[in-house]
Amino acid sequence: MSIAWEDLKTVLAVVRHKTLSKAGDDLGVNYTTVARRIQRLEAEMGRVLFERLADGYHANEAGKFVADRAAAMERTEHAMMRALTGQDNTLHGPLVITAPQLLLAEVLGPMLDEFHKEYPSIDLQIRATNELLDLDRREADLAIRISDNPGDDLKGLRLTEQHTASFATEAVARDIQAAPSRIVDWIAFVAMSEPPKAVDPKYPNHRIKFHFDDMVAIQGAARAGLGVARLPMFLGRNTPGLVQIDVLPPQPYLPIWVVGHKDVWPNAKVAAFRAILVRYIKQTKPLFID
Amino acid sequence: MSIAWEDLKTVLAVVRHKTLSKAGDDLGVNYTTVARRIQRLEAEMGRVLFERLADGYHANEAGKFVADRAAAMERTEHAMMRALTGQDNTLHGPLVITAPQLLLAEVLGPMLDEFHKEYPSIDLQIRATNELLDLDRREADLAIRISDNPGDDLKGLRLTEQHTASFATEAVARDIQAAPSRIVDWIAFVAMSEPPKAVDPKYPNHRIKFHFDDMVAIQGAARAGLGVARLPMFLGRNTPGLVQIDVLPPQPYLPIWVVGHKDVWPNAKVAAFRAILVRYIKQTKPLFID
DNA sequence: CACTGCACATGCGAAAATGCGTGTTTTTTC
DNA sequence: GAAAAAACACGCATTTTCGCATGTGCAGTG
Repeated sequence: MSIAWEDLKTVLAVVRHKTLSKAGDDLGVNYTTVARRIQRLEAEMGRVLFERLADGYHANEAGKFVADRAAAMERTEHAMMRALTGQDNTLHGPLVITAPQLLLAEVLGPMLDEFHKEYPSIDLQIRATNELLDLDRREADLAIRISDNPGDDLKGLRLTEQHTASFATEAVARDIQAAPSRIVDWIAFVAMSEPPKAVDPKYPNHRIKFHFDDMVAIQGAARAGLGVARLPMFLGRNTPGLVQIDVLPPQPYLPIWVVGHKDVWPNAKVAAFRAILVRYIKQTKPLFID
Repeated sequence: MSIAWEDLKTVLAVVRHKTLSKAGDDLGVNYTTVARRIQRLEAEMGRVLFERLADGYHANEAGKFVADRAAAMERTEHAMMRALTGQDNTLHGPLVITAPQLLLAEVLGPMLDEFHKEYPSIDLQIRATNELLDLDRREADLAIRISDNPGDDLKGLRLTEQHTASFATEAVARDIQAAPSRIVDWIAFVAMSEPPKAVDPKYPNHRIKFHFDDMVAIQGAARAGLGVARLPMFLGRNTPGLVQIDVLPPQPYLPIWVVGHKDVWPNAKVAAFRAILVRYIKQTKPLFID
């Protein structure tokens, strides 16, 4: 008579991921389990929800409808969990934060240490990724982001402004400065399709030698002497073997924010982390701006 | 990390029913299972939801909040199931209807037979009860009710007006008519606190001899010659051993409706049942009104 | 045209969830 | 005030669910 809610969740996962296997990964169960749950639900409803095709399960109209309503239920679940998290005023247990890999690697280490000293019974889980985790879905409680604005249901604090500049090995820098009219080779992020416009006019000739999709790789390439890289201040100055070069004068870049969902924002652990983070960034401000 | 939706359903059941055992009955599982699910969810959330007391599980603030959100999820589920039911245009499978016991017993038998002849592969489930089943929660697809109006999200058709009148055994009727000024003994429904006001003035003296909370019992008492009963026309006229008596002239009474949830209303099986029901009641109208 | 990768179905053994019995405590009833 | 009823905790046996291994079909690739 009544249906198992796990099965609704399962339909949602299959519709999202298109295949049983990926849905199973998402749900943390074997894909056979996913198949069985779908089967069971279809029997329970007396109605087929998916077409079984070679490339996966395709939801029909009814399947899409069920998934849509399951998504509504999931939103309710997430809102509930966020509200409970927000009310939590204990200073122990898990706290999940996320930040860009490089910011964590180059800057935040001491701050994390400080946090752990002050709150040793908070189990801090750090998700170092450049992907934007979904704070609505509680993939993290707090995110440190390099971006313009926090977003819809999010609250945020602007931690600091940020500059970028050009960096290279000492040898490369010397060569360039010795012959300013020679072509300057750039190591660029994929988003950068041509050399920066704000370059110092005394270096008139530029070309992009490599495009990378990963900032760590750019950092590595610069250290290997492959050319000049435009890097955030905190990264270039902190990288041993690189020196700042005046090809590109310091440029304003996206500021650094700490953002969280408004529901989760009041949480005591979140507030504690925020306080230490803000204090720490204030101290280290020279790292970020020229 | 993520929580099991079955556990949310379980919290809702415990909050509704107050005890593990009753919640278990509702969910169709043993109460120990309920206890374990609650335990698991509390561990998962890192937060206590219930106070364990001798007289049951009492939800704290968090527990009530979780139950409230689970109720929201349940409403989504029910709306989904209703919508799917409404879209179903097949003429086989289950169809659940409900009607007052006596209406089924005294009037609807032939109609049900007719329906089964016409649609033999519809599995008609009949819930004969005087309680108002919750059509929002799909306790029935269609309800035949004796009442004024269908209700909020419900659609309905008025099948017929209805009259009540007074009935008694032939012997009782004879005695009363032989001596109109003697006290007339009534067998009354609990809701009727005093004899009807509309009685024929030629019978000036009345008293209520018994109060019953059940119409079948009233019918029985009248047949046993205990006094005069006010009964719906269809009931009094159909009861062997009872005759109509002019103590109370036929009175307008609540009409008979067939109602269903607006989402479920378009369902083919529901429509088929409705059509036969309307036709049948039209034919048998003289049964209901004077 | 064989080869590799991906997706799914099926069957069997393992793991997890569930049910049942026993014992304890509290409340209700006579 | 004792007996009965209701509610829950705990431990063991069973049922159900689940994961893994194997086999088939299809699409893309060299």
